Amino acid sequence: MPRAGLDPTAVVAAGAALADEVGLANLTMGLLAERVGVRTPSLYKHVDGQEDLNRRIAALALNEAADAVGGAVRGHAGRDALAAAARAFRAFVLQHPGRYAATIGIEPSGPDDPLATAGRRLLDSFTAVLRGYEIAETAETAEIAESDVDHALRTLRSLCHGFATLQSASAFQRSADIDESFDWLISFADRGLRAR
Amino acid sequence: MPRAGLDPTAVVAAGAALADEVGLANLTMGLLAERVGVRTPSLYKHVDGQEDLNRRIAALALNEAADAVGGAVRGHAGRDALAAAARAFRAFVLQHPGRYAATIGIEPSGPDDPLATAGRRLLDSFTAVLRGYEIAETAETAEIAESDVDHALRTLRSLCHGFATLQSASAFQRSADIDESFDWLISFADRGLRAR
DNA sequence: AGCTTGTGGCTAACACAGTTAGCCAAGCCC
DNA sequence: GGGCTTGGCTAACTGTGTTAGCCACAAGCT
Repeated sequence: MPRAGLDPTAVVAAGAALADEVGLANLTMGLLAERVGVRTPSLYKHVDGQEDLNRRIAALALNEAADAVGGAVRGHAGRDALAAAARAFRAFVLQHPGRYAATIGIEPSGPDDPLATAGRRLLDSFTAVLRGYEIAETAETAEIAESDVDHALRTLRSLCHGFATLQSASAFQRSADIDESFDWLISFADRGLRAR
Repeated sequence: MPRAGLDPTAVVAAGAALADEVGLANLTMGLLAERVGVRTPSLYKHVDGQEDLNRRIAALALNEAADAVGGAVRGHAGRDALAAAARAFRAFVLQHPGRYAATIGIEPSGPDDPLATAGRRLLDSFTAVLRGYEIAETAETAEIAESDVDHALRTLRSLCHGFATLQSASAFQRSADIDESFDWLISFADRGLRAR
């Protein structure tokens, strides 16, 4: 038996890719083993089990999403930044529905959990958007708006997460064009953040 | 063996209650059987299997949510209606996380699927909210705003679904008070729907 | 080179959830 | 009361996750 040259990173990457292809619910240890060219029990040499695999896929997804959103926002401000962030986020979820689904419903075990770190990175990317709306703290307005930032972040996140999740689950039955709806959503959010 | 007097409705109701208690992921046929006082295979006399059970729980949840939201909106308009609908929806999801989770990621098989009917009822409850914002069609403005209603509905739904789902998954790590965040969200949505 | 050792594969086996088959009694209808 | 439908049961099978324990490969030391 020649060695397959696996390591945790490779297994998690393959798992994430497979989840995107077949859906997270259909990601089975056996299927993943077959994909990486190994028998099922061998996976346990690299990963602690399905739950651990799931958490690692989720951390990968959050980091990738943070990269995508952060990169899209860079160099933009105000409504442009908002639109870029929202579009990048939605694109990521639609392109990687499986790994994004892995992020739903799991809690970081503590502040040092890679999951928590990745989540903070993604939130930071969205915080950058809020700077253009004079909600996020700048040097002089720090103490005034502090909790407003949290509220706005949660709202923005709910909006993006909800839309992307629902679309990825094909939950929009009506006839109207989905891209148009998303443009409408961006304008809606822009109005909501601006008029205060 | 005395008969347990079960029927599909009772099984589904027990399943929904159990899902709320232990989480949808931990709702097992064996656990449900134990709960209703019967051996596992007997459940199959009332329900077609786990997928069927899931769909029925989802239909129940959507109908209950539609009742809750519809009832809350009645007699209100504008921002009041929006706040009432959003609060009723969130309260429902938080009180019934398991059955609401059953609604995620499943598609109605056709327009006559009880699931589709229930989904339409819930959307109708939200459509009533939009009437107060002059987006939803009234007699005279029918053709103008038609697709705007769809966009607004999807946006509103994404917002509510996202927030409730994230909170129910304890995904909000930051310190700020969650009820305050939800109030902020309602004001945000009100601004977004009003300023056009 | 040969020996040692850790690691990453493997097979075998088990636990447990979902499901099906097939039996049998409870209760309804005449 | 006798038959039929129905809803329970046991037994058995499948598929998935997981653990135990073995063994070969490859790297490193002497």
